[in-house]
Amino acid sequence: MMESLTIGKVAGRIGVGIETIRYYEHRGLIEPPPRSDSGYRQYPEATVQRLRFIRRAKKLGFSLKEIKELLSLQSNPQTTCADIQQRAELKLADIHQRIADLEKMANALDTLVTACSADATSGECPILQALTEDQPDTKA
Amino acid sequence: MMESLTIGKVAGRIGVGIETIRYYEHRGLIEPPPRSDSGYRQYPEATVQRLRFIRRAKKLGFSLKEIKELLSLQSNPQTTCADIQQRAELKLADIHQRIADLEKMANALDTLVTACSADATSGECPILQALTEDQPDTKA
DNA sequence: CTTGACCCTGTAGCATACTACAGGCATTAG
DNA sequence: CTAATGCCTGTAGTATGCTACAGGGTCAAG
Repeated sequence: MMESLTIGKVAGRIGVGIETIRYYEHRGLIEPPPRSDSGYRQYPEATVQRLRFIRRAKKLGFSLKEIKELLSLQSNPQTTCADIQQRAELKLADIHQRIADLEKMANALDTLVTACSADATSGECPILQALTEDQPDTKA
Repeated sequence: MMESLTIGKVAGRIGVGIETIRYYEHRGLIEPPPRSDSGYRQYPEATVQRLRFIRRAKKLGFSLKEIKELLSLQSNPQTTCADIQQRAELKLADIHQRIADLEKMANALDTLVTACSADATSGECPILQALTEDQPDTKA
């Protein structure tokens, strides 16, 4: 009969590959589920919830390692909302930093692209010159 | 005597580890330099220039693979400035996309952080609730 | 009962950019 | 001369998040 949730059904429901689920188990993000007589994983609904949690947290930019921490905070009754908020704020700061770094790159690159006039040969290209010349970097 | 540039001197001048330089050679970003009788790499100044090029391009967000392409474009007299400009524009678009993705994350996370009041227990935390609940994702 | 789809374990590979050994000469400072 | 760096090769490890086998057992449909 096998009415319970096999790994394939769970994977289909969440929208990930079965290897991903096994990988999460291996990484300790989800509990090893009970097994059928033949050794098939039989997932409870709770695991589906947990997997959704993981996927959403990933979309918010958390790494698997961070998500694991989040999950252990979640299951700890001692945890306050402030604890969670703190993690989220750290991650937010991290994302803002990454944005700032990328914007620095974008600005520098944009300047070079703009300086570039189409008909010059590579020897005269301002982009290549900027990359080659001895001028000090703008201390990025 | 060994007045020429050993790998260590080059590394020190550029500010990278010697392993990085050997790695770049392995990846084909720099030419294998001539060797001393004892097998030491002896770098010409041109390699130092090239390494600077590589480092600057990296700061602009180019991958080593892309930098390799840039370098081969550079040494090809057929290359026009427009060719280079095109690469730069593609990279710029790529960076803008990454920024947009991160900003999406930041906005979502910011909403959650703001919703979070400090005194609640983890069971009541809006962040955890948002991650756990069955609500459809905002189709990120 | 057979066939195909599904599941199992364990290992290896992908992409990125290094970094760290191990084991062994070469060079140089004192 | 000796000891401490420095350099050599080649392989393997780090971090991230999967993905892809290989080789084999299990389950459900016809």
